[in-house]
Amino acid sequence: MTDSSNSTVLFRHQNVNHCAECSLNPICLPVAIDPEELDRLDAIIQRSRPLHRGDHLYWEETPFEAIYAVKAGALKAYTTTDSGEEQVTGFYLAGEVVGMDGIHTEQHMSSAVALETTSVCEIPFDRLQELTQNIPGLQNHFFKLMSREIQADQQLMLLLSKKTAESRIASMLLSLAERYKRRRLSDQRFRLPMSRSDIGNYLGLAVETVSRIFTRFQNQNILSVEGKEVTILDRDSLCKISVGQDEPSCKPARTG
Amino acid sequence: MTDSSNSTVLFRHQNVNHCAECSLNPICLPVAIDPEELDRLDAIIQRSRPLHRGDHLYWEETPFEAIYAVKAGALKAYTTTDSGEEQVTGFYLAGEVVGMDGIHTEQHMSSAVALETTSVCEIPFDRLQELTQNIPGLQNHFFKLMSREIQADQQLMLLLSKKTAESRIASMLLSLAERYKRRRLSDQRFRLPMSRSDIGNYLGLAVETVSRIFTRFQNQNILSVEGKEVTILDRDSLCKISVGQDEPSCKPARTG
DNA sequence: CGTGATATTGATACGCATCAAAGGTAGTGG
DNA sequence: CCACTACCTTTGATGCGTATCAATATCACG
Repeated sequence: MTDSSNSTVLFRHQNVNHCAECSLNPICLPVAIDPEELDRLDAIIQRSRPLHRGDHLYWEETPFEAIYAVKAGALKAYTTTDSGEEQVTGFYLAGEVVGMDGIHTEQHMSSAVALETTSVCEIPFDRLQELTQNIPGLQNHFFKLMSREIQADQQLMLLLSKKTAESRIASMLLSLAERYKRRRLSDQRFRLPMSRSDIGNYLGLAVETVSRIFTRFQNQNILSVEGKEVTILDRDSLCKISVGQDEPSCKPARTG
Repeated sequence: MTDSSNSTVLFRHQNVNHCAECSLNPICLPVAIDPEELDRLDAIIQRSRPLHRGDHLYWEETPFEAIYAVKAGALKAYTTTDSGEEQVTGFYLAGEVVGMDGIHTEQHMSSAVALETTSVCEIPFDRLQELTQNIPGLQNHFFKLMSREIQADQQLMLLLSKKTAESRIASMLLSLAERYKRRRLSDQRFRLPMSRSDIGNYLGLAVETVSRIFTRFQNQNILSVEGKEVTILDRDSLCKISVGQDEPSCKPARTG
């Protein structure tokens, strides 16, 4: 859990870091919402001190109380399978919202851990619900957020159920590129916040396979990889590999 | 699309098939909702004549207008991949709600087709939104529905990303059993509404593999299979196979 | 600067896809 | 009602892709 005890109050009184001034506003809140309503939303959001790499935002099977908007950094969500191994279910970058799988059981179905120094806005769910009840655009926004999560998951299922190791990794890289682009960062050169082992776990591949394919892509001049820094040199090839064919042109992954 | 032209009116005036009397009510609407509110929900629901096997409820890339509660029968959701193949993303049985992945793009991200004679309640989304705005319990219910979908998808991702063919099929059978149980039907003996090929597509396996594993399970006296009729003879073994180990006891899949 | 985690690379084994063919089932029309 | 066809299911033989095991190289952190 995040230790929000006193830092929260600090932030509130400084009058900084509010939704109205947040640079992620257009990503996290693309809603026509009038200033007074924004203030009301803003008022319920808790801001805590940043999490460090390895700190948990929440743990599996603890009571669900809030959802979280990632302000900076990156999180990894994972569950522990019955057989005891960790299974990565998703990565959440700045501008994305995490924790929505806990709503229906009122209990988190996964744990979320910081992959690097990460700060989040905590949005208490009961208070959010009161608010969405009165602000139509906001209710719709959260319906859409959840819908997008559903769609992203189904996209990934699609990826996992059919494709080869190469196309899985290609797809994941394209998805990350797209998400960085949304934040107006480079979609050609970026840093992977997660380890090779996390990637493998997430995509259902052995670490060794991930590594091999990174070098293979490098030899084919599709990527340039330096540790966690990745540069996409040949986006077209990556697209072709990700769809498993070479005829159709590649649509941007995970748009919207 | 379903041809709802006149049958809708018919149903409405007959005062039958309404939510209040629907046997799926406790599954599809487990909400404390007062009778007057229920009437208002009821009033927006369209009821159309049943779909036959192969009829589509909606098509990918058509405008999203409604979500659907399955009253009877079963649906298959699928997308067409960039390379042109069908990819099954889910099965929806009676008491389940389908179509929620279209909310955020306002366009269906998958097609839904009847696997057998199927009837659904159509719930126009714009009118539902007005309603949820005023009925707190209902908004929460739909948040929960969507959250469950997210969790179910993540459960499946988990399954697809790690496990062997045997454990995938075991997991799927347990999931189906659980869902039949929810409807107070037998969780030991049931009919698979989908073909082997659908199962394989869904689980990322070749048809032949699905078939082989069904016979393997039969030889091990774990299942009895007669075409689409399946009897689970040894649930414990199935659980052990689904988690990939033999120590831990098996928790029911997809509860809640 | 050392120590454990992380990443790469190679050799081998195995699970599942694929190809091929035969049996079974359901729906159609004469 | 039966015959016919098209699809679905099962079973067998073979090959490929990726996991696994093993060893070394590199990185991160105290």
